[in-house]
Amino acid sequence: MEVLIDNILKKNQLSVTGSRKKILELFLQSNGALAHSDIEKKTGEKFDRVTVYRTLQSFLDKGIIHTIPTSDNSIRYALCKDDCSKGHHHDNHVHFVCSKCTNTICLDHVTIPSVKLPTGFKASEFQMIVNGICKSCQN
Amino acid sequence: MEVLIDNILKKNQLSVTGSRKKILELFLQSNGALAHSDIEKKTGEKFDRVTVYRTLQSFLDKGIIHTIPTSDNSIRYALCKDDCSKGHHHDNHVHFVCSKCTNTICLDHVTIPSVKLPTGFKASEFQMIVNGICKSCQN
DNA sequence: GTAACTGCAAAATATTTGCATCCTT
DNA sequence: AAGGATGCAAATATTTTGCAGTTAC
Repeated sequence: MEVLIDNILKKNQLSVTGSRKKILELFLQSNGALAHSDIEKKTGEKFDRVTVYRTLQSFLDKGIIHTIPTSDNSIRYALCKDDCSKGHHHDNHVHFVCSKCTNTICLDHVTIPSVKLPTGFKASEFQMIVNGICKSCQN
Repeated sequence: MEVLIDNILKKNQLSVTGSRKKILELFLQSNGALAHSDIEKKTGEKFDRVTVYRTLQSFLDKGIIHTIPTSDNSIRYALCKDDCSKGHHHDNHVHFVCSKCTNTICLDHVTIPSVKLPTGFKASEFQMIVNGICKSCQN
C-alpha cells in the first residue's frame, strides 16, 4: 500500500509528503467519494485545513481525483480510475448517493448510458447520480 | 404573467410578496437553472441576500423549485414542472451545463435513460448532467 | 389584528491568499 | 541548495440566526 501511494504521487510529479500520503490513503481505503469535511474528520485534525484544500486542488490538477456533482453545497471527490490519468477524464460510471448513510459510492460496473442531445449541443462529459438506499443500509 | 406568478404562490400557501414575485419571475423567464449568485445579480441588488436565501428555501420546501447537482460549490435551482408539485419530484430530464456561458439548461425533451443497479441498491431518483457547449455558444 | 415576511446586524462557516519556515528532491 | 509544501494569520466569501419593524391576509 505504502509503495502504491508513493508511486501514484511520483507518477504525477508530486513530492511525497505526509499529508499527501495520508489523504491519498484515505481515498484508496474508502471506495466511495469524500467531501472536504470527511477528510478533515478522518485524518483526525492532523492537518491544517488549508493543507487539505491545497492537497485536493493539486490532486485535481494532476487528475488523481475528480469531483462528483452533488445537490448540497459540498463537493465530493473520488479517485480516478486508470484511464483517467491520461488527461481526459472519462469517469464513465454511475455514482450512487445513499440517503441514509450519505455515502457516495462509485458503481464502477454501471456505465452511463448515452443520450441523444438536441441539435446544437456538443457534449464533452456525462455524469449520472442515483439517489436511494445503498446495499449496506438496506434493512 | 403577473397572474400566473400570483397563482403559483397562492397554490402553495405562500403569501404574495415583492421578493417572491420577483424571484419567481426570474425563474419563469430563464428556462435554465439559477444559482444563488445569479439571482442576486439579476435582481439588481434589490433584496437582501438573506431574503434570497429564505425565499429559495421556501420555494424548495413547497416543491416549486428543485436543486440540480453541480461539480462546483454552487447549488443551482430550477423550476419544477407540473408533475413535481404532487410531492414526488420526478424531474425526469437531462440538465446541460455549458462550459462557455456556464448556464444550466433543462433539456426537457431528453429523458434520463434507466440503468440497472447492482443487487441491494434501491434507487429513488436519477439525475443526469451533461457538460459541453450549448447551442448559443456554438461558434 | 395576527401571522408571516423582510432587512439589518452579527454570528458561524467556509474558502482564499501571503508569507515565513520546513521538507523533499 | 532550490523549489515546492506546509502552517499560521488574516482577508474574503458564504450561509445561518435573532430580532425588530413591516406587510399580507
